[in-house]
Amino acid sequence: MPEPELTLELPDGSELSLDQGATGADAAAAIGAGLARAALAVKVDGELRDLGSPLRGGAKFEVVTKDSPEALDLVRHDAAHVLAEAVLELWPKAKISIGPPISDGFYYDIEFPDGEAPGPDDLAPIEEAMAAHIKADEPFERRELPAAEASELFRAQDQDYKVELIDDLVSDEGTETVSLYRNGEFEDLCRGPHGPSTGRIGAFKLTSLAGAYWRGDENRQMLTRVYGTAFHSKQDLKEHLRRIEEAKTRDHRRLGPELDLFSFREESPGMPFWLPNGTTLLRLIEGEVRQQLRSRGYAEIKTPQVLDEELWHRSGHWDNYRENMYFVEAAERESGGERRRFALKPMNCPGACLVYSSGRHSYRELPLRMAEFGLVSRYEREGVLHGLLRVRAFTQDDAHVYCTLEQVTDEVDSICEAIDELYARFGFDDVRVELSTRPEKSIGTDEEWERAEGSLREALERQGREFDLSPGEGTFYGPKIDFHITDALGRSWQCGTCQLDFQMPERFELSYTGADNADHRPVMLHRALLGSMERFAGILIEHHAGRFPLWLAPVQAIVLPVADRHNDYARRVAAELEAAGARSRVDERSESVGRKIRDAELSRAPFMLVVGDNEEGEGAVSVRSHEEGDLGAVPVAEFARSIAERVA
RNA sequence: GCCCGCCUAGCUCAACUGGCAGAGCACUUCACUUGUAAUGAAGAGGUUCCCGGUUCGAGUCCGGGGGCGGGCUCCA
Repeated sequence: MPEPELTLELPDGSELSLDQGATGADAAAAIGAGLARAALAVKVDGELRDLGSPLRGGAKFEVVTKDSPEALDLVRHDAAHVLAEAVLELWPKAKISIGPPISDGFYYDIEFPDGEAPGPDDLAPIEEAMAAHIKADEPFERRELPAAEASELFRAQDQDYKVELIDDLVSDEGTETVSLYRNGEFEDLCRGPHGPSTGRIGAFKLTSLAGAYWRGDENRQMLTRVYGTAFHSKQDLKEHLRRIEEAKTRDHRRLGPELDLFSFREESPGMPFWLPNGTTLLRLIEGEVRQQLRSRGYAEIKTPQVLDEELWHRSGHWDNYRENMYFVEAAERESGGERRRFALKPMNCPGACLVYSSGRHSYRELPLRMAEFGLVSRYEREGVLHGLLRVRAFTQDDAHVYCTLEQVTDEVDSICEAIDELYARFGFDDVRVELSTRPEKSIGTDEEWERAEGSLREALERQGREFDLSPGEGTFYGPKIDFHITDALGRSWQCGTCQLDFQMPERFELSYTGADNADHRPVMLHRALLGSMERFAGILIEHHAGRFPLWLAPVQAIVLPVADRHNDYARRVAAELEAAGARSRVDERSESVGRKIRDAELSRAPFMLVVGDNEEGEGAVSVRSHEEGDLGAVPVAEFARSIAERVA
């Protein structure tokens, strides 16, 4: 009688028969010795498992090697365990909490004894201890324990966070047994899976330290988070570190001052000062948005910066947004004897509603579209500010559309189209769309929210767009559609937004006269195409690494006189370029040509125009391109024309 | 707000354990008049982020404040 067998289905569709009780490692060995050596884990019916886990018949089976997409997370999770192992060796009294793999590395949150928290210099000794455990090639060994027993085990070691984790698993999920993984002397509570041994961690590095609240709750203990990253090979790690360096050289906070675009000052944290070059960039971006406004029937308005506090009570911002608002008071008492209190607008919508309600409206005017480049001020907690990407004052390319519920779908269509066109103009082609629904803190009835969410969803579905759903991420006054772009480094940024609002028209008692000569309530769409103009500028700076395409470059051409006697001619060239619509300036310093070229290159101007005796004699410029180097002499008029053509 | 680190000339950074605050770049002046990535010389430039303390003496040590940077669930 043959032994009973179990049969697995392999990725190529073939079948593999094994003895009962075979493990993942056995299966890998049966396929091939090389594969067995390369195996890190296995996938059974799509679920990642240890090599040592027993198999069941009929399952889809796959061996995970370092070429598998899941392998990196596995190795990083292994590295997190080794990190905890090393830390406990160096700080036996440390308490460990959780240590997951993350998108480009791993971390472990640890409570160090009072006064013993590591500084940046302490990372090297931890790395050394980790390297020793990796060299020792300690196998990962799994065992399962009843939850109560595991809880007792960790309690005996004073590992309070592990005890809390187990107790929560029992009470929240009814867990009865938990798994533990051991490597060397160290044993951690862990769901797994893990690779076969620590020696399979190809290359790792600890990258930084940070504070992190236990379970992300700011009322709880602050732990020390040790960040690291791990790869299969030293080359991969090196490449990763190189990419981080590359991102640093593109950092807009560094390029901004370097290219004279903007600067930050202590006198106004989180609020940028825009220099002439940066202001030019903002105007160019604004020009693109205005084109969308013109072609899509938007009128432009401008509303005040400072509005009576009462308005914000009416709008609901007082109850829902107060902690993010700035309040101001006049120096003098007004005639009533009171100092009137005002708020700096954190959003443009209440002002826009006042514009709407300052006249009567007919159904024939709808949809009524009003845009505003509105400067909004929002108090952001210190510590979250980040260059242009997280600020306390910024300009929204905002607009509000007043229409009927039936018109919403068409309006959303038009907004999506505008976003596609605008983003494409800036070179962003893949747009990710996200629909966010009712958050906990919100105003309005269930029925209104249902209708609002329904009509946005309908618009997206009608366009046949793919979108992600973010439950509970809507604004307090309505659901929204967000638009995300991906930059040259593969990072995703939320820019555009389209929000449906039944509340504001209600609160401001907005109305229009219908065909039936009765008053009706319009619905309101809030939308921004780029979101924050300044933030978008920051994204563009990093996307292009400061080397803007010709049409966006604040200075498109720098004219470089060879000697002082050519300055007059250089100025005439610049004037001719300006007349043709090109932005240029002249470097009139008494410096060598080499020097002027170097400085012009560093400023990343797309073109440098060298003018000396030869050029002046022929009415020409010698063109040097930032991208292509020396291009030779051309007549000034011809160069001016070619710039105009390339920008159009 | 909280954890860790940082703050010295406009910028980038020096100044051993507490002992006269420095360099390069930028700036100003002068000379050079330059042909595709840094011409030379001289000069000027400081409350060492702010307030307080320790000390004969503080950029340095201690306390408080400000600003900047990395972070603050991608859940065993």
